[in-house]
Amino acid sequence: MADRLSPRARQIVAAARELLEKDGADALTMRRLADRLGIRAPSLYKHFPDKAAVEVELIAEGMEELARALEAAEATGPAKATGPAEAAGRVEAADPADVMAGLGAAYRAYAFAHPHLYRLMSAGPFPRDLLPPGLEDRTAMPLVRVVGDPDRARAAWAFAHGMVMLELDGRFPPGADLGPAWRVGLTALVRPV
Amino acid sequence: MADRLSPRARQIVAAARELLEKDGADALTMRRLADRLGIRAPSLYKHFPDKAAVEVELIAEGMEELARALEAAEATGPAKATGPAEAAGRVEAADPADVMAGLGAAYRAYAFAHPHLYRLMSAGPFPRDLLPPGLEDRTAMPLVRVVGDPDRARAAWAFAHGMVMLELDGRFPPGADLGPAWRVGLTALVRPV
DNA sequence: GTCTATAGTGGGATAGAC
DNA sequence: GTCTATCCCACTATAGAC
Repeated sequence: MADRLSPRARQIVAAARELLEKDGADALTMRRLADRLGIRAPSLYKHFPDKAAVEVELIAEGMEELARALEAAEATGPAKATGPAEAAGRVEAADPADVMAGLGAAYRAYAFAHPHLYRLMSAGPFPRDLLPPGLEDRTAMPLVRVVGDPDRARAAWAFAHGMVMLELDGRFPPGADLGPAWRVGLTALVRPV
Repeated sequence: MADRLSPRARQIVAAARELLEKDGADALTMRRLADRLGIRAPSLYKHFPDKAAVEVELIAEGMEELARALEAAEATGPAKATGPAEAAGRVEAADPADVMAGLGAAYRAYAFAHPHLYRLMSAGPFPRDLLPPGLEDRTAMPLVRVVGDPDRARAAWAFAHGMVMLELDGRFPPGADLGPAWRVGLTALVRPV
C-alpha cells in the first residue's frame, strides 16, 4: 500500500500516524508534522501535494490493518472446538454465531486500539478513488461471508460502527457495561432463522 | 427548553441554527453568526459566554425535536389495523415490529431532514450536564419501550446511528438502496423470539 | 531536500467607550 | 446592547534561494 511512496514519504506518514494516534485529528497539522521530523512545514510539500494526500495514506494503512484483523478473526474459527471431530482431523464448519462474535470483537478491538485513526477512516466523504483498488471490498468480505447477504452485512456493519462511535463519544451512560449490547446486536444480526 | 433564554438570545440561537443547517458546522462561526444578525461578533458575548454555549442550545433543540418525532411515531400505532377489534372500540396492542419500523423511519427522516444538526448532536463529547434534565432519557424511552430491555435498545440505537452516519458520509456503495438494510436491522433487533 | 520569508485566510475572544 | 479596536492564535500553501 505504501510501496509506491518514497522512503522519505513513508517516514512522513509514520510521523503523521504517531501524531494522529497520540493527539487526535486536530493535532495533525503540517507544522506539527514537520516539527516532529525536525524540518520546516514547507518542506513537506516536496513529498506530498497537500495535507489530504497524507491523510489518504493513513486511511489506507488503517483499512488494510482492519482488513487483516477481520480476516484473522474469521480464520480463527469457533472458540470451543467439538472434540472428537477435531481429533479425527475432520474440518468442522465454523458456527456462524461464533464467527460473528469474533468479527465483532476484532472490529471493536481495532477501533479502540486506534480511536483517532478509526475516526479519520470513517469521517467525512470517503476518498474512494484515491485508495488502493479492492481494499474496500476486502475489508467488507469477512462480514459478507458470515452473514450471507449484502443487506444484512450492511446492517451489521452499521451496528458495529454505531456502537464504536457511541462508545468513543461517551454517548452511553457513564459506566455502562456494553458487552451485552454487543452480544445482543451481533447474535440478532448473524443470520435469518 | 429555551425558556430561560432572553428574547435576544433566542434570536441568536435561531440564526445559528439557520447557519448550521444551511452550511454546516464549519460555517457556524461567531463572525458569520453576527453578520447574519446585522451586528458585530463581540456583541454576541453579551448574550452567551462563548461559542460552545450557543451550540449547547442547538443540541438541546435538536434532541427535543427528535424526542417529539419518536414519540409521535410510537403513538401512531400499527399501520394496518385489525378491522373488527377496532370497530368494537377495543384497544389493540400495537405490533412491536410495526412500532419498531415506525421509530426507525422517524429517526432516519429526522437525521436526513437536519443532517448538520444531527451531526452536531452526535459529535464529540456529550455536554450531558448542560442539557435540560431528563431530555436524554425522554429521547431514549420510545425505543426502550418497544424493545423491552436496555441492552437491546442500545444495540438498536447503535444500528440506527450507524446507518445514518454511514449514509450521510457516503460510505455505502454509491446508488445502493438501503431500505432493505434498514428493514433487516430493525426486524432483527425488535425483540427476542 | 531543505531552507527563509511570507502571503492569505480564518478563527475565538477581550477591553473599554458609547 | 452595541460599537471600535485589537490581540493572539492557528492553519495551508507558495516562491525562490541554497
